[in-house]
Amino acid sequence: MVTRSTASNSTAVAYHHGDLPNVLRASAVEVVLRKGLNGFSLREVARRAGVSHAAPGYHFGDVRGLLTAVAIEGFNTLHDELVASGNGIDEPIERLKAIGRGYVRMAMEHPAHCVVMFRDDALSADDPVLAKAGLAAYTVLEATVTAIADRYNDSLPVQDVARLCWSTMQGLVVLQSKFVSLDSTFDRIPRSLNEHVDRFTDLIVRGLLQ
Amino acid sequence: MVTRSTASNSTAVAYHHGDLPNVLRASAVEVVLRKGLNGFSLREVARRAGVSHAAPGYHFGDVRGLLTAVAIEGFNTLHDELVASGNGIDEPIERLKAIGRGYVRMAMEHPAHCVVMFRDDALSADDPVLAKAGLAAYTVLEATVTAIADRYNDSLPVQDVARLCWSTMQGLVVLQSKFVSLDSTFDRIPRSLNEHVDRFTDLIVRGLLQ
DNA sequence: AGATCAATTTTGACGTTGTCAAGATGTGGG
DNA sequence: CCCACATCTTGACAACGTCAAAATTGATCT
Repeated sequence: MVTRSTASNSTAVAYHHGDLPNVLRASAVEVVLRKGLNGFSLREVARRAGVSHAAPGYHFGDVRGLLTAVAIEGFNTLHDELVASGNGIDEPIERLKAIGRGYVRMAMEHPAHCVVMFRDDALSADDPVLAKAGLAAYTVLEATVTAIADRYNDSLPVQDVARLCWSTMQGLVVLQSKFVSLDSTFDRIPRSLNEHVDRFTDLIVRGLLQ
Repeated sequence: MVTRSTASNSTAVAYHHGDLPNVLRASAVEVVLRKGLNGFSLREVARRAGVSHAAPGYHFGDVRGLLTAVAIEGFNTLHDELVASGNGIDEPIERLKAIGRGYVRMAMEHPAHCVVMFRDDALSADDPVLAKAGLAAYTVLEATVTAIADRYNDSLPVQDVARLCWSTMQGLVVLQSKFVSLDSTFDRIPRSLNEHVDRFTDLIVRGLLQ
């Protein structure tokens, strides 16, 4: 069901270019990574992909279209990362923690995607594929919380908890830079994303069992 | 010669007009509100303020400078809002909840500011005034958590909890739109920001007392 | 008062961007 | 072989950010 199209076509060089869309998406990620979402430009993407300045427009319509494609890719890999992180861990609370770490791992390994994914006003927010991809990722989290409720606490408000976790992780990713600068102004050793995630999940989990 | 003769204002509004910086900042907020941070442009700000296209550059250097000024203003009003929300509430957990509600109230009343405040890559992130303003707001939160620790639980990791709260609220503000669309795809009544905040703080507070 | 001077604001220019229309180019099917 | 179509390029346009050089203003000094 997953349409992860890895461009493993061994056809080497530019006939009509094989799969420019994928190349362009990769270039886009590259550009976001190097210049931030501010310095991002379609023409730079085209340049880096070695095609003309209007090529991206043909495949993705406009800049929102391209970024939306990147965001979708991001949600898909997030989904996969979350599933992989939780796999094989039966005890649901431990699984929740693992999922949290998976979230940050995703944020660290694909920072460009993450920046794009939650930049609502840079995306075509009404894209149904995008919505579906986001929902799929969220569902992994909700399922885990449901498992916690089933095993430990029937009265657990599953949706609230799932949303709390998501919000927390999302806020963490956004605020991490502020936390770092905060630590450094007080001459403290800045905490890593992973440390934060572990502490946060511990704190949240504390309340779930009563 | 001056094409801008729309003047005809008898109102002594003028050429050297006193506090252009403030007017420009207000215009900037206005523009972010109407067009989003994507449609934002210095020239539009200048137009709306009725001055030439280069006027903002003189006062704020570049676009980052102007947005940074907006962010600082945002953090200041956030600070005030948080202080005002917590004032007069002695019981520290109740105060924490009130502060949470203050945060979202800020987000609802000044959405443009909030968008800007956390758009790190659109700001001059190293601006010391910005850092100080952010710190001041954060300190209000930390102080409240400290009060909780003092009264109920010495072993509470104050910084972690404060950061958890901040991250959660921040994530909530960012994700609220996703939550709404999630609810509506499942034909549920969407929850308001305030509802979310109350539920989240309840869940967090649960864990703090042990 | 009149002249001077720094702070402010405007004007004009340059290079870059997103997007569109029209043209070119390659691919595959009859 | 040739045609139709998908793909890509070219060229154009308006809008943008930023800089330097003017122009304008308000204040200060004599």
